[in-house]
Amino acid sequence: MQADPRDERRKQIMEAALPVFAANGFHGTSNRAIASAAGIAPGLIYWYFKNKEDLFTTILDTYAPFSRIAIPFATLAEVPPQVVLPRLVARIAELMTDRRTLLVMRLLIAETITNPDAGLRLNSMVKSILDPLAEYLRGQIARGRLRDGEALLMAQTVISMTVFFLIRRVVGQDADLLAYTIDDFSIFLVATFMAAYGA
Amino acid sequence: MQADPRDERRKQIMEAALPVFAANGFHGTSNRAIASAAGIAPGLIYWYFKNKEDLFTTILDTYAPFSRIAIPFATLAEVPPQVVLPRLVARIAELMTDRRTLLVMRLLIAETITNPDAGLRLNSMVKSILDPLAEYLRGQIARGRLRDGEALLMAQTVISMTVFFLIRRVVGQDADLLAYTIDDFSIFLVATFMAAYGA
Amino acid sequence: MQADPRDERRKQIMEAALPVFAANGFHGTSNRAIASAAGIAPGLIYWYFKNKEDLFTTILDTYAPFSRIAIPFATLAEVPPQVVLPRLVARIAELMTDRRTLLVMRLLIAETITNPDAGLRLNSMVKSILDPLAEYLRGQIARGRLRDGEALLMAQTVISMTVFFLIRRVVGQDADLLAYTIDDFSIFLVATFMAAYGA
Amino acid sequence: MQADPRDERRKQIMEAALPVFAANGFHGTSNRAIASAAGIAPGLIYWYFKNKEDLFTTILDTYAPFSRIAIPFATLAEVPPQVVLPRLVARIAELMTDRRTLLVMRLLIAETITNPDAGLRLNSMVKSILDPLAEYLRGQIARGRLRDGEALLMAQTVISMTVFFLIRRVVGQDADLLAYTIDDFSIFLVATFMAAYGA
DNA sequence: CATGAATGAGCGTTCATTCAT
DNA sequence: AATGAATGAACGCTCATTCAT
Repeated sequence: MQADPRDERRKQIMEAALPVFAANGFHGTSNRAIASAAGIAPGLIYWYFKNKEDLFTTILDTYAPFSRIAIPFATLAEVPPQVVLPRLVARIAELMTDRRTLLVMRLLIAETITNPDAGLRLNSMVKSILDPLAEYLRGQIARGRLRDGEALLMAQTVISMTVFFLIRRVVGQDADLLAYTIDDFSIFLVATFMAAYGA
Repeated sequence: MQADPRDERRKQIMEAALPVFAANGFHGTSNRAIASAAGIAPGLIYWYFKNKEDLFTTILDTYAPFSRIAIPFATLAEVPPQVVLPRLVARIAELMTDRRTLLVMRLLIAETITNPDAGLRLNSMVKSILDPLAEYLRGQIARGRLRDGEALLMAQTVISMTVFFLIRRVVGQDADLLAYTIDDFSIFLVATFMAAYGA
Repeated sequence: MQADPRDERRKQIMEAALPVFAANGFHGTSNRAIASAAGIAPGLIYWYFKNKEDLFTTILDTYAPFSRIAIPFATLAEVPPQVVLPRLVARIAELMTDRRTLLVMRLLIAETITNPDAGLRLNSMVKSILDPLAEYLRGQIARGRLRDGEALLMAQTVISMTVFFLIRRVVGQDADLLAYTIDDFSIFLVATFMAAYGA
Repeated sequence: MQADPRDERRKQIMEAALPVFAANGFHGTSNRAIASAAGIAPGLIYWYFKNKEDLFTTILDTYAPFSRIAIPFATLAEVPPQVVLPRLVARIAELMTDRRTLLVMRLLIAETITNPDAGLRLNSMVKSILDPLAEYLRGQIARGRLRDGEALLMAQTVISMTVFFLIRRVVGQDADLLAYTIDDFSIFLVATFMAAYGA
């Protein structure tokens, strides 16, 4: 039950570094800034991480919501989209209000410009929702609940609408969108989806 | 009618600096690299710009594709969505394959992380397409071509699907999406849209 | 008769540190490297030595091959140079192929540059062979085996030739000199010496 | 006639750096120390040299007395050793009283321990005297002025005696050797050499 | 005694910025 | 206007040294 003190320190540094990286990017963040945010001496970072990049990628690996996004689509094969989609929206909304997830996503998006690795991570993050969802939709088509069509593009419709809405409403606090709750949006999404792709 | 030589030089520096900034980010770009790209001595930058940051924000202010995205929706009130939407997709695709626009957008997105100002700029860019489109859709509803509904969310459906597709296909060169052409997507979008919101 | 455990540890550290210092120099050797070579924690060095420099100079003081080079010339007064000189060459060669002696000599020579003290040490080391040898040669002159002359310069002839040969052959592994064995050289030295200075 | 100002600065830095390197070795010398010795800002070193190592090797290349040691043995084929050897001694003595030559040699000797490159330089320096001298001696053997024998070892006899004497007398200021002038030594060397190897 | 985490000064190097020319 | 040498602060990182345990 006792936490490994070495892991404690690593975590402390990573949690202090994440917002600094997110605010200034990788190159814009100095080790001294990280150390000061973590309340430690700069040299100590190197006791726990090989170098600045190791700290950075470890943060991404640890906090990037890759697998955590996944909905257990496999167990939902019999559940209709009218139930699954709101659950997916709720799950993504939940993740996008998590401070750390949001910071990592910001970071990934910003770093994509300079760092091909970040781009790959971002894309694989997107795929990790998109592909299982498309697979689920193919199952629904087979079950006759949806019209035959391009499941990948259907999945993209769902994800793009959801992410776009959440970014503008939750993250951007856009005035026009604050008129809609996440439930409002969920209902709108299901209506759009079923009208467009329902059997 | 004679171009101010001072402005000529400023433009020369900005155009040379833009791709360098876009490739390496603000922190990753040195004045020496900019000067070398512009074919001038590093010191000269300071004759035309207060400092590196001034050069950077001036570039964003100058090249951000605010209004250029706009479609003349006012003159299209009688044209049905089946015609207008593909035109919109084509216009956005055109912008997103324009080298300079893409570079500035990359920078804007990356800067959004660091600089709240850039976030506002980006949102106002999105609004400058979204609002006229929503207005057009309200007109179509009034004309009985679309079912009654939340025009702003309908507009978001269009824009989010389009931008998401283009980012993943054109910018990200995602392997799965290279199977679809922009025309394929246009057809899919219109079908989705009309089935979902058509009268 | 029991070895002081404190001295045991000191010796352990010094013996581990010597080859590391010899391979990388004082500045090129980190305490971490020494500790790791000695199989102890870095902090422990400071329990046995004031600091890195103290450890270094203690090593030099302890292992410098001052007196060990000495040949018992006093007992050889009746033995002719033809016998004594090869024995001297062999002794010096033996020392210069002893790993630890060589390491210390390397360090001493290198330190001579930085530290005037080391220069004195080195000179006194040279004198400790040169002076007894000159004294022996004076005896040989008195015995009529050698022509009258400057015994000190004669002694220097012997030592300089020997050391120069051994450094270039044994230490430097110079290709040209690998053609000659130490015995070859010994014969050459005696021939040169006796032809030059023999009665 | 006008000196290139760029070369002036390079020379200034190199001349300031040489004694600092010679006193502390490569690793023991900081760029700040060099800059301060040269009276410039640390960053400026990098305007004139790629990095610290480039500065270091450029100094060695520039000041190492490789070719400058060479005596024109080719033109001296007819001149007997009795004349040539004193000239050689004088030349080496001259070099070894040159401040810069001495510093470079110190540096090379000290660096040899850590830096194989320095060892190679040192050896090639030695060879650049030894080999032409051996060649000259072979010529003298052919001319019947010297007995047949190992020319390389004869040459080593000359060089080792000379260098050993000069280091102890001129560099080390050894008390015993101050009794002898360089001319004294020259006479002793010629006598030794001709008695040992003369025809 | 012994450990190894922690410190902070200092390293080689880069780079935004200034300034004499 | 324009150059490019020069500055010096700051960077990522290493390491001698200290110290709580």
